[in-house]
Amino acid sequence: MDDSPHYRPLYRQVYDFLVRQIAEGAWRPAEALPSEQALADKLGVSQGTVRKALDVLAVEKLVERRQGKGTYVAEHTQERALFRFFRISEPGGERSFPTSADETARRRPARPVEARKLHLDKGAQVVEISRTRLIDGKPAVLERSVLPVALFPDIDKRRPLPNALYALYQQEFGVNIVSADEELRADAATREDARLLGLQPGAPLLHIERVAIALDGKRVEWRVSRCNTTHLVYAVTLS
Amino acid sequence: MDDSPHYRPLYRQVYDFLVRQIAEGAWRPAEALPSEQALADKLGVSQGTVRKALDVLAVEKLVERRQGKGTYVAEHTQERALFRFFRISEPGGERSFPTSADETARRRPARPVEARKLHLDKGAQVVEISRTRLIDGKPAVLERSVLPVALFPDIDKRRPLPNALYALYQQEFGVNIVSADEELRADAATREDARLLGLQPGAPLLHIERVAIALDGKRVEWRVSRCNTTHLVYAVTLS
DNA sequence: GAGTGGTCTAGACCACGCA
DNA sequence: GCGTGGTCTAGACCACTCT
Repeated sequence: MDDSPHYRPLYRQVYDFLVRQIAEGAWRPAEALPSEQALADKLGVSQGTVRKALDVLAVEKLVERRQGKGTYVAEHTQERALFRFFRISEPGGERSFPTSADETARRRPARPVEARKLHLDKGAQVVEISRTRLIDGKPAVLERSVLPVALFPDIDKRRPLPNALYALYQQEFGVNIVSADEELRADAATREDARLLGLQPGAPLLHIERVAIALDGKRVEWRVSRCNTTHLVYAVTLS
Repeated sequence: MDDSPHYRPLYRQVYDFLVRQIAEGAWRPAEALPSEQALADKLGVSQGTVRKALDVLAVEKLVERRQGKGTYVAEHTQERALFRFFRISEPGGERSFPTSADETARRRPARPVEARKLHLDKGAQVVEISRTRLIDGKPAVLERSVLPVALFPDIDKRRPLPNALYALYQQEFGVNIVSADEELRADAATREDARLLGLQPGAPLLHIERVAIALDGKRVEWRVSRCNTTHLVYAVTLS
């Protein structure tokens, strides 16, 4: 019946404590945590136990360890966050830096599909951010992100939006994206797609749907991207 | 000039030793390694050091650890290998078991693009395996795998081929696939695609190119899949 | 109960970054 | 030279599996 563990190892408890602290913003992104020894003394455990907890956090990319310097809260910088979750690149692995155009942001009630994807109550308010992403200056991806207003108050009043939205989520709203479930398929360009991307209607497009997951496990963004893959690819390493 | 580390930690040397042993087949897939203590005694290091090496191997999915039982050489079984690298599923995460049809295998010289992708000499012999993958009994994916004959002698004489090719590579040829670089794009169905998949020519198809990497870092398979994503998706988690 | 991996400790020393 | 994380050891005890 009950297959939950009968106990939680000490290093897991330390891990939980540290996750809570980071989530609450006890240390800001890019800031250093106390040293392993300091944390160990404070928590009344050995350094090795703190170390094990930090190792797990590092694997999950919540912190970054730098030998000789310290342990830092991981930061969603432009470069890093962008290339961690933005998988569009040139064939062969050349990575092009995307820019944005035609940004719009508006607030409205969630549609049923959005409420389902984000586990929201029917009719909850969301913000929809639409933008065209350019690669080498040419329109390549149509991107539509849907966020619960509750988590991102007044994000629709911010203009312009930064290139890397996840850095904004983290720094301004305390929402830390740690993973993203994506589903891809090929679809035909609609007239609207074709107009915005400079294609023929019916041309093949890569359709990507993403649910982004935050530190606390909550689903915080639903994003649909429609990508012209004539000169680009979606690159990913399975392991 | 030389940024290689000035030393290699002991646990890394143990790791290297164990990788070599596994690659050479000192223990067969699904077989248990000696216990941590036994390895430590044999290698003249502490149990903790062996442990750390085994932890790395476990993260890389080269071994599997089972508390109370032992450490086992990871096995590319049907279920596991299939769902580790076969990312096609029904929307929402339902995983359907694929079957195969219309297998053909033939031997020929590598084409330039194949020689480049697999780092082969021009004109090296390869085996091309083509098959149609069915999901729920319906043709869904056209798959073409290209392998260097040198690594897979007489694989073209084996019929029928198993559902999970990577299990065959591992068990019969000692080639252990540990990761795969994939590039995806949308493409239009050719007449041939359309005929085999029951689509209209020009319909959008998901085109997937994969380079599979073995334990020793060598590129051992180039695979092109063309997938009808009308009722299926390519699902992946970024983290 | 015996044997395995999993956790935890305490202490030593090493490699690195910086002042 | 000091403080940080990284490695290594030896030993204890815990949780799990099988006999």
